[in-house]
Amino acid sequence: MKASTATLDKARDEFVTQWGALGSAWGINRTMAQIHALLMTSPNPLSTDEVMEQLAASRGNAHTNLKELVNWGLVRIVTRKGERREYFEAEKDVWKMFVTISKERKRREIDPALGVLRSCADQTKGETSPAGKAFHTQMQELEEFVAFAGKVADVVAGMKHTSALQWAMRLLG
Amino acid sequence: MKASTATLDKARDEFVTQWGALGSAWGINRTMAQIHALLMTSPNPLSTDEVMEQLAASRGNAHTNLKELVNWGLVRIVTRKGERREYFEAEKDVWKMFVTISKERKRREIDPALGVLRSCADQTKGETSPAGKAFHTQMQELEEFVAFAGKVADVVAGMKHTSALQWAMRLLG
DNA sequence: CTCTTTTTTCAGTGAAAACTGAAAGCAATG
DNA sequence: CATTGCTTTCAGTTTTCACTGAAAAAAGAG
Repeated sequence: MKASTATLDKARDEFVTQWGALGSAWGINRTMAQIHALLMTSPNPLSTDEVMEQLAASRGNAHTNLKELVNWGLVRIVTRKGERREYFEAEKDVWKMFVTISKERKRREIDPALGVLRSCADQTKGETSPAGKAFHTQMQELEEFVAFAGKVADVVAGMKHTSALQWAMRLLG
Repeated sequence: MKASTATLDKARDEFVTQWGALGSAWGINRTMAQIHALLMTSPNPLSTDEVMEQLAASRGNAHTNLKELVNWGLVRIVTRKGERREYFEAEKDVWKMFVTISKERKRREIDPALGVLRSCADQTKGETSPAGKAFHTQMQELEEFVAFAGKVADVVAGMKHTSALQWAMRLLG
């Protein structure tokens, strides 16, 4: 691997580190966010060992988080012919990334929340006391809103890059 | 406090517990999410001691998270005249909640991310190697997207409940 | 100023999550 | 079927974060 300029290395390092920190603020573990940042800015796919080396992480840690990123659909495995080793490559198109994350968060967060709210609304359908009615209404309103958020996620997920941008321009222009 | 129906208590309990669990999946600590759920479904403002009792939490824990919710703008302090003690009351309007959360997450997550991306893009403005250019472009694209997300948050924050719903209907109808 | 009630802070503890490193598993190769 | 090269798993450890409880600070009340 040829030596890159010091500035580039420094910037990339900053990106990886800070992205990791930001990831923690979301509910994402630091290593996973760092690996993602690393792959997003890598000119070529990286092997587990290269990731381990660049982040000074253990094999187990690198492996688990790489596979988790693959599960999320943000990273894919590529193999070079005649080579046994797996390499990992991140989706670099920002809009595609966004769509993938939206889908996944919907599945993991919105759908379960809807379940809870439906169940709570359901259980209190028959309440007659003011408190009971208020609770029921509150659950319904939350359910309605969360369902709406889910629909937005679906619509977004169906958008192609170009149309999405046009839509955005109309919204904000 | 008068005895409520068992069904209502059960439903409310489920809501508080599950909301706490869901909160963890977001980057929100369990107690904070639970207190929020508790206050959202409470007919009247609650004191620190009442929160402590209902969630079996320590004073420090209850206190810290109540104040954190106040910081977020999701909960306000109310005082009864002639009483020294503070009571806490959650915003119950779902749309207002959403607007508050959007604003706050923008400030805490989008703005810092923008900072990182700008810095990284800036540092690599002058890169001439293919790798350097690719990195710079990647940072720019991310920055553009995150800035867009911020604008969306601003627009949403400015919407009134009614117009927001109309907008939503047009989007999904 | 002293007593009482409530809020706030914080050092110490505990639980949960992330991480390590080594062993086990698997697939290709001769 | 033994060997090599890589992947996967997991028991044990470290790190991080939430939480406790008690002490200190603040805010009335007399």
